[in-house]
Amino acid sequence: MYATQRATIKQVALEAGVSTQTVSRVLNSRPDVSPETPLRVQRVIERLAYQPSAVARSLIRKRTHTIGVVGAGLEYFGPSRTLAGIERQAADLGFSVLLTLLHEPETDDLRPVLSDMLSHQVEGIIWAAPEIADNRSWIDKVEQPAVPIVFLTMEPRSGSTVVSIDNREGGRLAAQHLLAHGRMHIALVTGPLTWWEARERQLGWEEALNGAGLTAKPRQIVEGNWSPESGALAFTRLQAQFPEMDAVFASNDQMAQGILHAAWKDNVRVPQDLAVVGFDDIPEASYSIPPLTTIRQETNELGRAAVRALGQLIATWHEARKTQTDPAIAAQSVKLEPRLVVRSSSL
Amino acid sequence: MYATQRATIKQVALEAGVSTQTVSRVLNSRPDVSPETPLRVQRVIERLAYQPSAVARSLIRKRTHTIGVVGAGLEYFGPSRTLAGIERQAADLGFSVLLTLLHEPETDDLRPVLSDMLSHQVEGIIWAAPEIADNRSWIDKVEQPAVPIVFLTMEPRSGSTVVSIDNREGGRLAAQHLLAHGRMHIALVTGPLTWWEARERQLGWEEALNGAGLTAKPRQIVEGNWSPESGALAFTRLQAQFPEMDAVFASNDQMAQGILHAAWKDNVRVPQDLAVVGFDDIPEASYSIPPLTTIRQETNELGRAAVRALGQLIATWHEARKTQTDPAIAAQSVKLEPRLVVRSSSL
DNA sequence: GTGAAAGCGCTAACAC
DNA sequence: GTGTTAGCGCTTTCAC
Repeated sequence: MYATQRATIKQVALEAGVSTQTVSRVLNSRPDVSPETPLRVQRVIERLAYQPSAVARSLIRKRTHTIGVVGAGLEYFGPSRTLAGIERQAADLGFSVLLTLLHEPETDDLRPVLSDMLSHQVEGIIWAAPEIADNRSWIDKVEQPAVPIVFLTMEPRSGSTVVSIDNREGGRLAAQHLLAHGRMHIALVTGPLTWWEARERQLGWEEALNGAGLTAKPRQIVEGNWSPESGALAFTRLQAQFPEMDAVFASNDQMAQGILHAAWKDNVRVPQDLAVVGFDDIPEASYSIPPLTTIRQETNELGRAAVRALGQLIATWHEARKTQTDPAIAAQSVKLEPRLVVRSSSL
Repeated sequence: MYATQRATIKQVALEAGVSTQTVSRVLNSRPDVSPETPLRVQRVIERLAYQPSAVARSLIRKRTHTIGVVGAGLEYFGPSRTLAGIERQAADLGFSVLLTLLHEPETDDLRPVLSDMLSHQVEGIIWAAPEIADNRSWIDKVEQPAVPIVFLTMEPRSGSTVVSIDNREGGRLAAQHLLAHGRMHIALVTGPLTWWEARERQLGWEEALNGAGLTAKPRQIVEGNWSPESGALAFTRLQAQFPEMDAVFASNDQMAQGILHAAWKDNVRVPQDLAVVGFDDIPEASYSIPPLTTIRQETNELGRAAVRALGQLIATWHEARKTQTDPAIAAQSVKLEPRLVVRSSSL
């Protein structure tokens, strides 16, 4: 049922009546082969269904053309899109992707993840798991990372390349929009505050309130966990502890959906009684009831940008190795701007 | 900034004053080393931050402990969850995952994808891209796959291992539920009919109708593309061409959401005027307005089951290689059962 | 234009 | 217990 043995370059050489050398030249389409040789060799290659081994090749060339990707939260729309963007840009740049997912980002031990990638000789790493609690701090401690790492959606720090969207600006946009439409009592449903992104969005929201001469009181904030369910719960709690509420900014669209749902059940009219703004712009957002105003982030592009940055780092890195110079790589961080998308849930 | 050169086993041996052999023994915790040797070697290993190269190891052991995963549609909830399940089970079984995504499943050339994976010496492949048009047929044609392949969510065929959920049963469940609640004019919004899954769900729906003595007329069927938008459009078309409609089964939850939205805009009451059933049970389904009755599929488990099956195939495969016997591998297909989840959109 | 020899980093099979 | 030799599949000198 299955091919029992893979053909090697030796067998091809043997059957084609040339040296392995020549086969190698043909494989790499080197110029210095006589015109007929390639044809003969190619025929044998096809007959044997020969595939050069990337493993053997990497060993000698010291390049695997593979990047490691550490992801998490594939149950959410954003991270999934980001991964798709990563994979795509990687493919465009000729890199394969070795994927590892953190299933319990809060507690998973990160050391084995990293060393596993390194043992596979990845040329660089995209760290696309959310920054939770201080699960990153130890990475910062790791002396001399053996390969370039690009962090996604994390707090920029000197010395590391971070690609993220401007979450704080996103929070600001949401709150400013609500303020501009006359809402004075704007609640906030945050994501888990162990997440850096959630904290940033909160800060943006606060800044906007302060900018309008308002102060954010604790009772107008409820912490959710990104799920629609937590949004619904948050709504109920807010009604009790912040009854004057006339608007709410949810840190993601799924929680916003939970809020819309809970409001509907309570006969609270959106947007008349309550304006709602989300974050992400998931495909369902335009088809919620009513359509959801939200902060759109280009998660796909986020992934692509990260891989582009990593590609650069890897290139510099290899050049340095060639010229024996120290890879003085400038860590530059990229920040993408989110965008307000106005729909009827806030008007 | 970065470590300039990776340490090799040779350097470790040199600095520890032993042979590379002994280092190798320590690395693999072989029994035949004197008690003190490991300690000395370990110290050097740590000092040099030495990491054995999985590449060199694979070359000689002829095992990469890597599986290839071909995925697609990460913008949808199901495929993302499936991928998460795959990765997790793979990790549990000690396999790394080499990921490739099909971004245009309809047109992408599959050959390079496959040969790229093979050149990386993956030990098996999970084909988790939806069966579209006949993009699979050529795989069937590939003479002697070099490694075991497990297909996800595809039409079972003799000779290949397929893991899928029973889509037809899902369609049946949806329609039977609606019939049981007295709906007589049940419309269908399918997914793209180039997808096998979409066709199966349609067949189940038809079977249920026939079972109730009804016949499915073309005008009660509209083809969507999985997006909420297409669901909304389908609703409009159905109102025109199938005005007696009192229920609709949408082939996924996102389209169902689009239908709910369009109905709401048209003042069509759900469920009084129109019962709606979706497929998937995405997290938002319980928080749509009204909460959505749907067919739940365990996509995460689907991925895990696929990897378990692949793990078996790989094991058999290696045993056969050892004993020089022909790997007479029984291709067994697995089918998971979907489940009806009743919420208020259909009551 | 082509082949022979050497070696990438590691381990399997033998010696000692 | 430990070292030596050989070789995984390929590419890179460097002869010819």
